[in-house]
Amino acid sequence: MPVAVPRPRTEEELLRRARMLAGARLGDVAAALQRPVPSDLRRAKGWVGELIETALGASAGSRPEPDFPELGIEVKTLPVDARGAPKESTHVCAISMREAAGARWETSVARAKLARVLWVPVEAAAAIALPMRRIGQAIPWSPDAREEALLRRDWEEHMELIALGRSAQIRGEMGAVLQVRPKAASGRARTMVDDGDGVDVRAAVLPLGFYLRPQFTAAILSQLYAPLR
DNA sequence: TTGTGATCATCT
DNA sequence: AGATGATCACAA
Repeated sequence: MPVAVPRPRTEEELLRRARMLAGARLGDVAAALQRPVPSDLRRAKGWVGELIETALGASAGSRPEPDFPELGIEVKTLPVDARGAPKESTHVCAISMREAAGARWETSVARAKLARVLWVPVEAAAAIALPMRRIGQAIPWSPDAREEALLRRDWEEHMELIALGRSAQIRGEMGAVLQVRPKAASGRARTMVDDGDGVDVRAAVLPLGFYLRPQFTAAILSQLYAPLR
C-alpha cells in the first residue's frame, strides 16, 4: 500500500481496495500509511474511520456530501463486537436546523449519504488491542424499497418537529431505524434555528445529528452471511 | 462555527 | 447489556 493512496475512479476500484484490506490489522495499515496508532480511542474517536478512508483513497474534507462525491459513495466503518454485531450507532450527518423548514428527503444530505454506502466492519472488542484489531470484508450497500421507506419516514417525522421549532422535544427513543441525538462539542453547544412560526425570530438550540440504530446496521451486515439468496 | 470522523460515559 | 445523551479531535 502506498503512503498516499490515489482516489479511486470507479466503484469497482474502490471495492478492490476494500477487499485487499479485509483481514488486515489496524496497526499494519497505520504503518503502511505512516500514521501513529493512538494509545486508545478516548481522545481519537474518529481515528479508525479516518484511517480506513485514507487507505481507500478518500480525501479528508468535512463537507456534507458522500466521501467519494463523483462516485456517490459514502464509506462507514462499523465497530463490531466479538459476535460480529455493531457496537455503536452510525452517525449519518449533522442536521441543519435553519434549513429544516424547506428540506425534502429527496434532496437531503442524509439520503445522499445513505444512497450508496460501503460498510467496513472493524473489530472493536475491548479485549483486542487497537493495533491488533482486524478489518472485515467490506459490504457495498444501497437501501432497498423497504429500508428507504423506513429511513424516509423517520427523517420526515424528525425534520417536521425541527421545522416547527420543537427540536428540544426530540428524544433518542424516537425513530424506528434513524434516530436523532446530540451532535456537538458539549451539552452547552448551541446553534441558531428559525422557529418556524413565520416570524423572523431565532432561538438557540442544541445541535443534533442523525444516527442509524445498531439493529439496522446489524441487518445490513447479516446480508454478508446470506449472499446466495 | 459547522461539519467530518466517531466512541465515551452513564442510566435504565 | 443495550441505548441515550454527552463528548473528543480536527478541518475549512
